[in-house]
Amino acid sequence: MEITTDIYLGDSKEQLKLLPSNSVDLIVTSPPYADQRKSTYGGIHHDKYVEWFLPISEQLLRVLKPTGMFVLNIKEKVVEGERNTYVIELILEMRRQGWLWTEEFIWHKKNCYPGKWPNRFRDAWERLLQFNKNRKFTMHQEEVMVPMGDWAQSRLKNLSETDRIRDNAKVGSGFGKNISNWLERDKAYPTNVLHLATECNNKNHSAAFPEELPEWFIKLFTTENDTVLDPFMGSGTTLFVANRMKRNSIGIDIVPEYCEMVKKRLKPVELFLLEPEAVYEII
Amino acid sequence: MEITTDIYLGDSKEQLKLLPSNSVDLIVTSPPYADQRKSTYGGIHHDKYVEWFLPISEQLLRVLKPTGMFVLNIKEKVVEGERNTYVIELILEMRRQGWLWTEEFIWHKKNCYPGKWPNRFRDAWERLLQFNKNRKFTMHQEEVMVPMGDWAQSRLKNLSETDRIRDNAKVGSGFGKNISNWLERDKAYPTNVLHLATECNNKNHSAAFPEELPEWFIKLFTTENDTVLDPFMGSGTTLFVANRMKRNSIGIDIVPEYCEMVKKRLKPVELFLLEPEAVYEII
DNA sequence: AGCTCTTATGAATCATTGA
DNA sequence: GTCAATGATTCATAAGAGC
Repeated sequence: MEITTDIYLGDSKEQLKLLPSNSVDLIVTSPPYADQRKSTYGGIHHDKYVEWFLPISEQLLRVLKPTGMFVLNIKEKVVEGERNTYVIELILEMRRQGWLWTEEFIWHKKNCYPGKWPNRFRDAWERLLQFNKNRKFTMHQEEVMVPMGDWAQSRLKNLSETDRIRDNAKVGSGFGKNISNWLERDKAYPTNVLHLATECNNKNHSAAFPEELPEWFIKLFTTENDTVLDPFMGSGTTLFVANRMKRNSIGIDIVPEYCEMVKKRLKPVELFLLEPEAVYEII
Repeated sequence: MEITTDIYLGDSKEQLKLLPSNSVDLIVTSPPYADQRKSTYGGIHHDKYVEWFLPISEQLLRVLKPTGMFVLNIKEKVVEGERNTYVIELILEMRRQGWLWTEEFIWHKKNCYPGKWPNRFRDAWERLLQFNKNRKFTMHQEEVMVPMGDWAQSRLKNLSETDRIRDNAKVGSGFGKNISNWLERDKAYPTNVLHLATECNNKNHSAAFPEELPEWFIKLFTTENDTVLDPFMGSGTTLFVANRMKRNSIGIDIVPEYCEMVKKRLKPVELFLLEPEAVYEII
């Protein structure tokens, strides 16, 4: 089956109206933060942020499949010495709109922005808000399992008598079966804290969105031939990752230069299929 | 100067009224979470949580000095497949009460509770909400600096010729000076993500509040002879740490057994002064 | 003392059973 | 029905035991 990549130039609020209802499996995006990236996006004042975002999230709710999900990467900025409340207000408003606030993942940034202030430490985390349309959705947890650490190796080597007995009693089957159960236990399920580096090498786009981030959620929440949407495409990280992972993708951006650049970079698609997969780290 | 430790038995909302206004430098507490600890605290329903907490935070605002701060350890539970919104509603309500929401630290729990569910990962973080009365407050950042880890060492070992030349050019001095500059760089300022284990060894109290948590904030926000308050004392971790660090402290708890236990354990105070300090980890 | 190995145990979440 | 109680699931730590 052919994998498609569609790029729309324009305002997300308007361009989203062109998409059919219930057609997208996963939305992953990092919208322009309040008062940030003024040169490219015009900058949304923090007092107007919720008001600005709600018409867009309304469209996102419409285009998303009932089993789909929406991952929103966002972090409130400091205004007059306080963390501003527009993000938590947005959560409350989106719930009124019909979204379910299923989970809040933490992106713990390995190499956060440097700096020093008299009454504030460096900000090393961002929110990854997971919203759903429906309580029922599918997670491919085994796709994002992480190495277990030292524990498993020593455990494996010294499989105790107690462990064998417990396992035997549970599955009620032969000994060999149990051993293989334990042997497969070299990986553990991750937690809701992601520990990833920020991307430093992307000079063309001001937002640092590492490939691992969309990759993790695409693995977790979609299968091949599903459709991934990023309504604030930027440099197109989400689209490239989706393409490499054989997911259809849709990107929207208001900046013509970004749309052109992504289109150009998408041409030699075949190359991406040969790239090694990213490695996740547990800490 | 004598260090005092006062323990009040009773409901925080009422007991706090006995304290004078503007008398506390730091409040650090971990209130009972919604629907938890029913056997000891009765359990507060998630729908009533904000309503229950606001009269207490009103008193806390009164007793806190203008330059003081309030660190609230809390995490919302899952209700019907969604993260419940009582915590973020509480933030909004406390701001209406007059609090400034200065920062949200993340406590990244090393050993989070195990378990597996079809559409949720293990919860490995909690909020540490910092509230202030005033924009002006003092942070003793150098008190909580952390060892730099491998980064500094490897940098040191592989100091390239370019680095040496550049360094020489910059400071305009001899080679030895530059090396010593690097050697002094063994500590770094922390970020707003704390990576601590949960306490497992406290048999008498169900809440896992590691000593490192209050210690970190006491170091950061107070000096000797300041006053620290924990309106939900529990097993008294905050008080013991404060005492060891020569801060006055006040604890309130509604459970008589906890008050008795803490009083008993506070008797041999001198012993605490000899204990080694906790070591923080940067990751 | 050091090292390895063993065991208990959580501020969790979900589905199911019982009142 | 609605609400409360129980069992199953699972992993990073620390304390304890053994050498």
